[in-house]
Amino acid sequence: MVRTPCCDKNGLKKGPWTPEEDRKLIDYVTKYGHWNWRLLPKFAGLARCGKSCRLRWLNYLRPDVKRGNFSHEEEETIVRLHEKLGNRWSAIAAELPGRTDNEIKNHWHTALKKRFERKPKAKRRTEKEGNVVSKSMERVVLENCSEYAVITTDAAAAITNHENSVLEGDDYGLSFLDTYTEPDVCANFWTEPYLIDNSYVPPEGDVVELWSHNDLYMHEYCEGFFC
DNA sequence: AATATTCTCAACCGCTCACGA
DNA sequence: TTCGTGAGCGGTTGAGAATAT
Repeated sequence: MVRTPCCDKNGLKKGPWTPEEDRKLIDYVTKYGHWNWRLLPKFAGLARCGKSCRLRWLNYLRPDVKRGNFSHEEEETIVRLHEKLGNRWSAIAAELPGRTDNEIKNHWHTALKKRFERKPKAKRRTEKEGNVVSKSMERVVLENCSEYAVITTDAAAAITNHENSVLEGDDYGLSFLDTYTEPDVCANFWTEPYLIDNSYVPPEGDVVELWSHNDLYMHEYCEGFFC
């Protein structure tokens, strides 16, 4: 199958759109719709390929597109769906009204990936090992990190279930999300994201309060999902 | 203040899919 | 069934902004 070039390489503009070009595209699509993206630029008086026009309209010019920072709820949704669907950005975008696949993809690569992509294989120090912090809290030691994070026992249990589920290949390990509810302790997670349990008094010489990148990630991974 | 490095995000590229002739 | 075409998707790029040194 021979592919026709998406645009005539001679004379078609590339690069950033000017306000004038935006205006022409908006005017045309508003009046006549996008009945054929390939032919549209010709009728709209634009020296652009149809593909470029389509992208510009869908990602920036259409009236229902939402701009600005992602809310925490949106970020949670993206992470959850990415776990489930992988890099199917358009499918993820379908769950976030007003957000485009391109925007979500960019946000993932620039912000969320760093926080959520490395799945923690948490090794827990259990009560048996004499390292329980308090009745309701449990310390978690990340495999690749010498410092500790403090999370709730329930959250730790949820992660265990998650890991087991992943190993068993069921439901991408996300089934626990449906049933798990975190106590109020994390209600203010997004506003006070790195709050540490002050009730915990570390043993002398212990290393606890160093919230490394991994710790922060762990904290967000554990609690960000469940709030 | 100047320069280097890193980050962000708009836009492009190339591929696949769906559909019609 | 095969081929041509348009639309859509995901990966990648690169310019400008922000931050670090």
